Amino acid sequence: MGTKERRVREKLETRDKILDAARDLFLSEGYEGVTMRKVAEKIEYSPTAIYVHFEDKEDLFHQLCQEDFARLAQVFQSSAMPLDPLERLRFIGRTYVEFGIQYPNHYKLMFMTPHPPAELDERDHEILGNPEVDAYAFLKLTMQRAIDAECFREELKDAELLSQTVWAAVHGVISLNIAKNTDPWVDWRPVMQRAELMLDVVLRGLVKEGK
Amino acid sequence: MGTKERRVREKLETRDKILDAARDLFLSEGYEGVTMRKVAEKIEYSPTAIYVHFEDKEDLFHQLCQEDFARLAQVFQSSAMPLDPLERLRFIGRTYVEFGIQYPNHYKLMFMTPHPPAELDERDHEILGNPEVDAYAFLKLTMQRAIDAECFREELKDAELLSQTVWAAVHGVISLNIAKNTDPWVDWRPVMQRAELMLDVVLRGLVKEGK
DNA sequence: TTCGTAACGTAACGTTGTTAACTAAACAAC
DNA sequence: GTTGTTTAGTTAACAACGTTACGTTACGAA
Repeated sequence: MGTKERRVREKLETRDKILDAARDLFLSEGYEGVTMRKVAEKIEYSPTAIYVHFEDKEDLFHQLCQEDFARLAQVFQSSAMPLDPLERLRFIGRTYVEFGIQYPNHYKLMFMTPHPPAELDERDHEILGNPEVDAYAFLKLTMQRAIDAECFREELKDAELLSQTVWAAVHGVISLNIAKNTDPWVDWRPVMQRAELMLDVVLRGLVKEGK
Repeated sequence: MGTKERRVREKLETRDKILDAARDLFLSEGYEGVTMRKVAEKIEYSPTAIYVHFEDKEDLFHQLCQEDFARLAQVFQSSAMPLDPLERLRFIGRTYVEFGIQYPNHYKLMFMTPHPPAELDERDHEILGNPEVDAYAFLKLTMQRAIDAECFREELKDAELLSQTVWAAVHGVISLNIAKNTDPWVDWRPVMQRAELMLDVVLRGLVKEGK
């Protein structure tokens, strides 16, 4: 009968309520600022009810990250994506920076908060390396195409290394902006100007001379 | 009499013992992993004794940061600092990355954790903009020299903007390493390899063609 | 000798993540 | 319809945390 399925569905609904409440709190309070009791209070459950659905606080955090990663990867499935590999890299970088600026709290949660190495479960293996849902895989694929099209200098053949470097470049702009944009020590230039220069400089530094 | 000075000296010695014990623990355990009780136990004092010397845990950590960042600025006053502006920029970047790898917890607190806008007091104004103690000012000065020596393309004249971009580039390598280096999602290349490529690419992207 | 100061200890408070033990309701089997 | 089983959720509690109130003890000044 459908009773079993209804039970499963009801449990998932509760799980989602927890996730939604937790996201709100994590985004506004940060990882350390969130307590299991606050999450529970927000959905009017007892604190321990959360442990029926999640192993512990870290697990809850990890599940949230998964969802937000997927949302980022979706942005790359845009029809505006250029065909030329170099312009495609620039577009990826720009889109990524815009994502980080538009959702600074999501970004902080995903890429600026160290957390213990998460175990990869079977669900993860469906995502991992799939460019349609894994943003890093998409970058790497585009990078490989650029390498194959001989856009770059001869010694630059490692798509993994190049991807990590381009990622680090744009990540540097975003994360420095999030952590330090109100710091009076530095006379900051507008963040998009910094981002555009970064992409320009890095891509120039990668390509063959005269190309 | 010298008794007063002896008392002050003895207090400073205790303070240093706390700082030394705390540094060891912070580096091996990370900020959250360190407890006041562990620090106290290491120097065979009661946990509350620490509060005679420091306001709270964050104050203790912050004092440590001060010391180690002063050390960073000192490294830039090294005799090993190259004369050539471009090589000097590379050296600054490399030194900065090495620092971030050696003191990940300090780095995390200072550059990866959004702070409420810090008030500038009088002591800060002695540091601000002084290249001998302000690492960013030193970078900017070096950048201006490189601009004056016409190392870069003609349209790149804003030392502030260029400094922020170079800083963001190395910061990206360090902070991504700190936040995500144990993440099994990415097949990371060695961090120093990523740093060297980053510096290479960024400097190439800045300089005049054929130079 | 008395008094004040200041470094340090003891005990405790409120909060945290988490667990053990229980409750209550729904379902399956007879 | 009475069982037994499963399970989402609760209550109470634990150990560990940062921190504070308050007591103690040593010592220089008067």
